[in-house]
Amino acid sequence: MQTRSSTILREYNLKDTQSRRFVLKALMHFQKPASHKDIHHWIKEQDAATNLVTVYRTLETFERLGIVHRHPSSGGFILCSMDGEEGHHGFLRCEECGKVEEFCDDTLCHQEDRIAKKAGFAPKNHISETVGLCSECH
Amino acid sequence: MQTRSSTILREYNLKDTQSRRFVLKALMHFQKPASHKDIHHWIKEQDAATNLVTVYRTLETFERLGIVHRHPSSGGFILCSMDGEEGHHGFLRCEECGKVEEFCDDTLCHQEDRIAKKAGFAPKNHISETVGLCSECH
DNA sequence: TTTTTTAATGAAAAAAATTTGCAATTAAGA
DNA sequence: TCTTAATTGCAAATTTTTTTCATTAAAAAA
Repeated sequence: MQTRSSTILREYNLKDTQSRRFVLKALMHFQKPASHKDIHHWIKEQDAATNLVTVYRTLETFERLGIVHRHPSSGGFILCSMDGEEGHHGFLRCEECGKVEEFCDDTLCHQEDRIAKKAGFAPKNHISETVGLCSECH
Repeated sequence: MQTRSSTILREYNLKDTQSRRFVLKALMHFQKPASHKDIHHWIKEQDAATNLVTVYRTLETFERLGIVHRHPSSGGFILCSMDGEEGHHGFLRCEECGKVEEFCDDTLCHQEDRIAKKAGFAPKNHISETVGLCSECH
């Protein structure tokens, strides 16, 4: 049987190792930006041993391939939920529980292009974050 | 005579010290996000001595007061060019020369609120960044 | 202007985060 | 199963950030 983690790894032509599966599981578990340390701790709690250095290297690889994103304001990692990695990345972050959702919105994208052009910029891609309270927290 | 740096410091009721003036000058000089180290180096080059620790402390103070912002993708500091610190912060970044301009756009702000609400979020404030090429670089 | 008070700074050291080198291990394909 | 190349762990080096405390400098009072 294939875990979701293995499927992702295969999809990106990465060796299907325990460490990588656990990093992915950690990211699925935290639904909010997680640091190297967060992820390392969580893996330990699952009674699996993975070196912190490996977590660093794994996240570096994942980031390079676009499997994870760094969340702009916290610097933490989140599992990328979008298909195309170019274009617009939007984040909604709950300041109460920390949860982060990703979204994609064309209108917003065009709006931002328009603003950029007005300022003489040739826009390529966008990142935006809205901070507030999620449905469960207000 | 009052330098621009002194004016800013007075405006925020901060002691007008050489270190703080130099940190502000450095930020005015770099028109792009600068790290603690960048700023410390630049000050040294001006033949002024300021401890790196002081740069850390100064930037911490400035950030808390909203005099500087951390640029979302690079983590560097830029001098805040907006009046109100709440609401929307938009950045335009040139991927060629690194220059960052800040902007504020109400339509974009509303747009982002709309998206947040659709997802059940109560929005508070926004940050957005558009990466591309500035007028001089394309 | 001089004195007093309080905040800011520098220097050294500690703590935390990140990177590197290399030997041992493990996954994937022959 | 065997071979190969990539991945991992471990130790140590580097780099970044924070802390402590004595000294200095700015602002306000006298």
